[in-house]
Amino acid sequence: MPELPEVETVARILREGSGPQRPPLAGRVIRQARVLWPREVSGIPAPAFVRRVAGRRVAAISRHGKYLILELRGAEDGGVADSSSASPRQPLFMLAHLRMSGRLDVVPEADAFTPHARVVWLLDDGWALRFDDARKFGRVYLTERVSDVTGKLGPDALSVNPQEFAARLLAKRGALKPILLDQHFIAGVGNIYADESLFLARLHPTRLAATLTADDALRLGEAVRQTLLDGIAANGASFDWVYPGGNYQEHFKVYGRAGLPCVDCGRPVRRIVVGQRSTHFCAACQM
DNA sequence: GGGCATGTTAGCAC
DNA sequence: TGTGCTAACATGCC
Repeated sequence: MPELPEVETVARILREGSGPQRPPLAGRVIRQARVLWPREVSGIPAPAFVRRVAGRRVAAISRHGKYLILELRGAEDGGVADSSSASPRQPLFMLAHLRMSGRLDVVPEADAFTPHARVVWLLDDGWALRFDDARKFGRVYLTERVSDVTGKLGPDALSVNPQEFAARLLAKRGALKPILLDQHFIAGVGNIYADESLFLARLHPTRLAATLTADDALRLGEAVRQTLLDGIAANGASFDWVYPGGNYQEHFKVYGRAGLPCVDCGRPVRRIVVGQRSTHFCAACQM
């Protein structure tokens, strides 16, 4: 389910909770972690991962691009002491990337071990944090420096302002669609929001960045920002069996609408493949 | 059974 | 160095 608006929605739910069936994760203490699919834990052996998160409290939840960032602190305030680390007060950061089918939910401990549960963190008061991931592409990281994981990414697609976006874009040479999907350019845009942003900006997905005017580039920067904000306002999009959540899919103008009339001109939306990704656009409206 | 899928990355060619 | 293509990762739905 993972593009920036969906990940932002997950971060908000983990911070604030979502009704009595989903209390907040923020502030809770991890009693114990269980790694059910070790390949999902990256950069650290699973036993060390389990040892190092035990007794830590989730102090803050943030996001960069499509990465969720959980700040873990020693739980001196009533939690179990962290006996494995030389300096238990030093914050640790646990990052998660949902890739294609990952989900991260606080659930009752009794419901934690679903068939596709890959990592489960047992919390206080009978709750658990569950990383469920049918396709096993998702990843969980543990590090003392967030930049070890996110250092090569571009600026977060919502933090970058349209002027900065335009300047970066005008320095590129390739086609617009692959540039938007390149997480080293800006972090957070995926296939759906790339197509929707290009439609909003009236720019063709295979248009070369080098042919854009400064005004074109600025318009695309504003379109990306607006599309992501619209997605967040709808709590993200729901993706069939993978992610029931928001309702942004009801607002798609081109994505998944091949053959249907363009909402602006009525001509059929076209689907092509660009950089191995399915790409939807209106040939009359986007140039 | 074939085709498709929201993502990322290594390897390779130019 | 930048760009772009292919394959791979692994599974489930239509």
